[in-house]
Amino acid sequence: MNYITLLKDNNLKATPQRLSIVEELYLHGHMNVDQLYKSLLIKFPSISLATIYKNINAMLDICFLAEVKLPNAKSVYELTKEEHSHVLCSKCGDVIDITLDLSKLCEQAKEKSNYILKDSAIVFNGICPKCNNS
Amino acid sequence: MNYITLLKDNNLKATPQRLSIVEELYLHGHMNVDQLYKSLLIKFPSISLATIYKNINAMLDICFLAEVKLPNAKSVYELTKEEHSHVLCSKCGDVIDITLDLSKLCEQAKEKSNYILKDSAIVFNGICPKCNNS
DNA sequence: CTGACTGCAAACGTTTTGCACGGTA
DNA sequence: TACCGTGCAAAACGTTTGCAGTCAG
Repeated sequence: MNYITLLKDNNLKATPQRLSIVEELYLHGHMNVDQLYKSLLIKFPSISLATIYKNINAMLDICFLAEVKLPNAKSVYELTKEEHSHVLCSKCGDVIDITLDLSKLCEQAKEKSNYILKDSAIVFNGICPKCNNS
Repeated sequence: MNYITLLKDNNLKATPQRLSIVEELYLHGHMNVDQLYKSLLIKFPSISLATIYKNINAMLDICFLAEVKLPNAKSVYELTKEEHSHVLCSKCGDVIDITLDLSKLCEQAKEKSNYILKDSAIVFNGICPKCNNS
């Protein structure tokens, strides 16, 4: 796995617990603290919540992970990738990534705000196809 | 003030403390819990944080207020108004409203996600003109 | 072998709750 | 007058910290 080198370059050791967090996020895309904790408990019955928090924070610090703040829901974490937006299902809580063309939007925002814009956080709220069919 | 009727219609009494919260938000636009607490302490030296929380939650419940979750900052609250987006200054923490044309963006999001979209939360991050000049 | 990581327990900051009193309608 | 709201104190909750033992490099 390439991730190991990336971690080591940032003085983070590739412990089984840490790698499992990365793996879970790789498999599930977005997870909150509790979901991560419960998943890791299966492999590591004596893992502590503190370990989860320390690892998340360490990997946030080196921008290996990113936090996604959601309306009416706990923050979820994801592996850092190219810039993208999120869509949250307000029924089942599922979160997906979408890539949007933001050029026009940023232009508008720059004009109307007079701020020097760095980045944006965009979350859409709705109902996913699964929930809509049941 | 028109707000009083709006509150009463939702079985919320127009107490001085509650009205002060509304007034502060009206004047300042966006405030977090601590800022509200410190502001109200001037008028009500014995006000409790619990009162602030209870009032915010009561007014959130009736959608009289809205919460804005910000990256790397505490949530702020605002009086509910037409849909709009936010721009946060990562230096001074100031938050402003901007109205954007989201039609194109929503179309894209609908296509790419297959979700039934309800609304969106958009926060830009940058440096405000004031901070940029100093 | 050394420094970083884990897991536990305690500490911490934030938010919520229960209750008696006071104020709005 | 009836009920909602306030303020206080305590409780609950999520997150962080300190420490001793353990493990990765």
